Amino acid sequence: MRLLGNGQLSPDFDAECRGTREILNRVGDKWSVLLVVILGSGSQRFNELRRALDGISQRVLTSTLRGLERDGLVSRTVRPTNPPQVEYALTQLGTSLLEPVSVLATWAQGHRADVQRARAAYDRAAR
Amino acid sequence: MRLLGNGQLSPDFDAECRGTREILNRVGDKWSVLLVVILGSGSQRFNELRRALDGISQRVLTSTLRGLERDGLVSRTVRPTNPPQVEYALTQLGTSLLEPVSVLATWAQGHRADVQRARAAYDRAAR
DNA sequence: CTGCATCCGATGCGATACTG
DNA sequence: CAGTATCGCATCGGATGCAG
Repeated sequence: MRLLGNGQLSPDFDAECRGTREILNRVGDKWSVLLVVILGSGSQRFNELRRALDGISQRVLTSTLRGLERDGLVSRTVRPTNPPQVEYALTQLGTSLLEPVSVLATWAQGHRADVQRARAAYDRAAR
Repeated sequence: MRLLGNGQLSPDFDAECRGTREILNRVGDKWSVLLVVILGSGSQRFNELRRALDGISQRVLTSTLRGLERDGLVSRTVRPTNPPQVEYALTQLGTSLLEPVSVLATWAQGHRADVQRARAAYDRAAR
């Protein structure tokens, strides 16, 4: 995280950011992180995930899984049975994401009260 | 991060998540994290930030700052000069966010190549 | 300089219906 | 069971114009 002394961004910091952005987009979307966490406890099939997430639409679960798969975070293996069974699991890369995410989650849980208080104060003052 | 053995979410894990979600939303939006990082190197005024971010519209910069301020991550101090000067700075809470974020950023930079390779492979196979 | 108001296109997510 | 197709709505972010 290099910044120039004057607070401007250095040229290649900007380039790094574009890559980092993509990760933050994943982290920021509604279900990806939760999905990674759940898969962290073991591989699961499509409808197991659907039930575990409780509230996700099946269309979004599909596209979220596709996104994670495309990024190499989740693997998808089809077993040619009837009816078909599809197992989703974290890849090694996906597993390695578990730690940074949990650092952030820990921060969030540890400061949730602070944030809520700040919001309440802000909203009170705002009127 | 508690999961039941069967891979279901425990009841209050779900509750924690809603709080965590709000943080992840911040992290996920296009400019908040970058803004926090930049302010990490010292307080700055509105148009300094505008230039440092280079590409952000002023409408979005305003609303992003408001969001961060509301969450207690950033402080806003107006100096009654003419023309007005407004200084933005990280609060203590905002500063404490710097570390979890940099853990994630480090991961992102360290695995950017992996992700890009995975995407390329996926897209090649997809057709 | 530091905003707010307005418009507008792009994207995200949910609901529903249908399929191999 | 594990999807695809279609829709509609809400939110986000950019552009522009105006104001204290």
